[in-house]
Amino acid sequence: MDHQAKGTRQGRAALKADEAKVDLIAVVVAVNDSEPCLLTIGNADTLPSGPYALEHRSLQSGLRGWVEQQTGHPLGYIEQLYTFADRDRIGAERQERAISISYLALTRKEQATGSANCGWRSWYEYFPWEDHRSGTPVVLDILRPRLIEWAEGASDATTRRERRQRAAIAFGFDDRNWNEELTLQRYELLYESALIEEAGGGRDVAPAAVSGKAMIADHRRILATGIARLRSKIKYRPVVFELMRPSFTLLQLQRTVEALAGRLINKPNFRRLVEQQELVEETGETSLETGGRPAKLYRFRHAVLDDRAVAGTKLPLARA
Amino acid sequence: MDHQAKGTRQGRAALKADEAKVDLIAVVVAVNDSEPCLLTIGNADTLPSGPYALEHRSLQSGLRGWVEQQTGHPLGYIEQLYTFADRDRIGAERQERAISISYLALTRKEQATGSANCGWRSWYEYFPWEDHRSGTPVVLDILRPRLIEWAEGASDATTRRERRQRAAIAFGFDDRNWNEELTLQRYELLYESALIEEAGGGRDVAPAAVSGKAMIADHRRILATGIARLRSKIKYRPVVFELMRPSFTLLQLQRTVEALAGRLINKPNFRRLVEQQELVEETGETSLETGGRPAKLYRFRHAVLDDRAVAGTKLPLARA
DNA sequence: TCCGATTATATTCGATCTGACAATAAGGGG
DNA sequence: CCCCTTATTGTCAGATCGAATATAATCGGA
Repeated sequence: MDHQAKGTRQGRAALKADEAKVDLIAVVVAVNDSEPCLLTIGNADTLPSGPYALEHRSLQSGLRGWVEQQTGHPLGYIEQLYTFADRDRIGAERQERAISISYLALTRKEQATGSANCGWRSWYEYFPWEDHRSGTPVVLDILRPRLIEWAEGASDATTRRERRQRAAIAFGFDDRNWNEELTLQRYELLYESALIEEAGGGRDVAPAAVSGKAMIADHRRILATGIARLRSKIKYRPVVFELMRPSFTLLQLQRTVEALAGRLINKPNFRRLVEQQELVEETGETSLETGGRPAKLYRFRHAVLDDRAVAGTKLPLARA
Repeated sequence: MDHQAKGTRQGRAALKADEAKVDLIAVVVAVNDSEPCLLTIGNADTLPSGPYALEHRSLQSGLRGWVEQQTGHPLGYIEQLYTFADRDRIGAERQERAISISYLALTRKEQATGSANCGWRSWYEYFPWEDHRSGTPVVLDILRPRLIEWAEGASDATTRRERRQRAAIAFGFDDRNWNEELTLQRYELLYESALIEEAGGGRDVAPAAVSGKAMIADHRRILATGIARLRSKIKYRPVVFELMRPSFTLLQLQRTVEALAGRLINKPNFRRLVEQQELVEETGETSLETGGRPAKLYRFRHAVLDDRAVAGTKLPLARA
C-alpha cells in the first residue's frame, strides 16, 4: 500500500521503528475415533508457530513450513483465522512490536512422517464445557453458579443485567438453547470472570477438570477462535472431508461432524441432507466392522468444487 | 508467542531481518439514498490506510486514527477482514517485507467533521456487475461471452471444465441462481481472465463502464472482500443499524439492505422477519416524506446485544 | 368533497424444509 | 431359528419462506 502521508510526516528513522515481528501460528485439527484432536508441540500446551521469515514465499507457505518442521505433519486445508497484536510484550526488548497471524488447518493423524516433539490432545481437554454429545456436561453445573455470582458482583445494575444476559446467551441458561458456535464468547466470559487459569493470578480458579487445561500465552484463546470457526464452517462448506479417510461410512462421517460440533445429530436427517446434496458417492464396497448390518462405503465427490466455488452446502445440526 | 526454536536456530541478526512493515487499511462503508458508498482518499481510487506505529495502542485504534486523520470520519463498527503479505515489493528497499491488515468499517456519511482530502463513491462504480436491483445488469451480457471464451481457451479439457463450472457458479450461468455473496470469487475470476485493468497489461481490457473502475494496487480486491463479508454478515447479525440514522422507516431499512445485497427483497416478508425478531421498536412518530400513507418510524432496540453476543438474527434475502 | 394515485400495513396460501419418529433390511452370535 | 445390533428407507407434523392479495391512510387535483 502506498502511504504518501507517512513519507512526509516521519523521517526514515521513525519509519524503521514501525516495523514489527510477525509470527505465524497454527490450530491444526484432526479427528480420531470420534474425538477432535489438536496438534501441540513440546511438553507444554503450545500451538505450532514460528516467525514469518525472508525465505518464505507467502504467509501460508511459511506456516506450512513451520508446522511440518516442528511436527512432521504436512497440512492440507488451511484458512486464516485472525491477526492480532501482542500486547504486554514491551520490556523484553524495548518498544518491540509483535503481530501474530493465526490459521486453522485440517489434517488426518496418520499423515505424520517423522516422530518429532509433538502430540495430539482432544480439544475438549481444554474446553470441557464444550462437549454436549452425552448431554449437558457436569462442569456446567459448577460454572453456572460462579458465572451468575460474577454477574451479580458488578457495581451498577446495567452491568449486572448485561453480564447476566451475555452469560445466558453464551451458555444457554434460562432454558435458552445451547449454541455450539459461541465457543469464543464462552471463553471470553470465563476469562473476564477469572474462572480460568490464564485470566487471573490463580486465586479463585476452578480445578483443571472444570476449567480445562490452560495453554501457553493466549493459545487457548486462539484455539477457541478456531473451534468456533470450524463449527460454523462445517454447516455450509464441505470441509469435513479433509478430516476423513478416502472412504468412509455415513455413520463415521456423522460421528466426525458430531465430534466437531460437540452435539449429536439425528441420523436419518443427516443421511438425507448429505445424500440430497450429492456430496458423496458409493464406492461399491461395504464395511463389516460395525457389528450389525454392513455399512456402505462412500467417498467424497470431487466434482464438488472446493471451498472457493461451492456455495450452499449444509449439514443438519439440530438447533433445539 | 514463544519461539524457543528460533532462538537456537538463528542469531540475533537473522532475527532482525524477520521484521516487517505492517499496514492498516480500511474499507469504510456508508449507505446514502439507497446507494452503498465507499470512502476513498486523494484524487485516485485509494482506500484509507497507514502504518501500524508505535504510538498506537492496538491495531483497531491505529486504524481509527489513520482514517480519522485522513478523512475526518470517526468510525463506529469495525471488523477485521484479512491479512496478507504484499509480494512484488522487493526492489524498492531490498528484502523488505510488508504485511497489510485490512478492516471493514461502517459509518454514516453525515458524521464527517473536517473536509479533508477524501470522497464517497458508490461501490458499484467498481463492481458494475454486482448490482442486480434493476434486474441482471447489462454488463453481464458483455462479460459472459468473454468469460466463456476464457474458459474454452484453456489447454486441457479438465481445466476447461473447471473454469466453466467456476464461472457458472459465480455468475449464475446456465439458469443457476445469482449468489450475491460470491463477490470475491467473481472478482478473482475476472482477474484471472484478465478482463479487468489491474490484471493484465491493459491489452484486452473491457471499457471501465463494463469492467468497473480500477483502484490502486490491490485495493479493489480488498473492497471485494469487504463487500462479500458485509453481504454475508447482514443475514445473521444486526449490523445494518450501524448504517442507519437513529430513527427510520421500515422501507428505508429495507432499501439499505437491498443496496448492500445488490438485490431486491419482498416487502411483506422483510417486515415480517424484522418484526418477529424484535430488532426494532416504534418511536411513536411517523414520516410524511413518503408521498403516500405516512410510515411509522422505528429505532433499533439496543436491548439486542451487539455482535459478540447476539446469534441467530436473520434477514430475508430471496435465494431464487 | 370525492376520487384515484401512492405508499404503508396486515393477512393468507402453498411449497419447501426440518426435526422427530417409526419401519424395514441385513449381518453376527447363541 | 431367534435375538441383538446396526444400516437404510419412509412417514408426518410443525416451522419457515416466498409470493400474492387485501386493507388503511395520506395527498393532490377534479
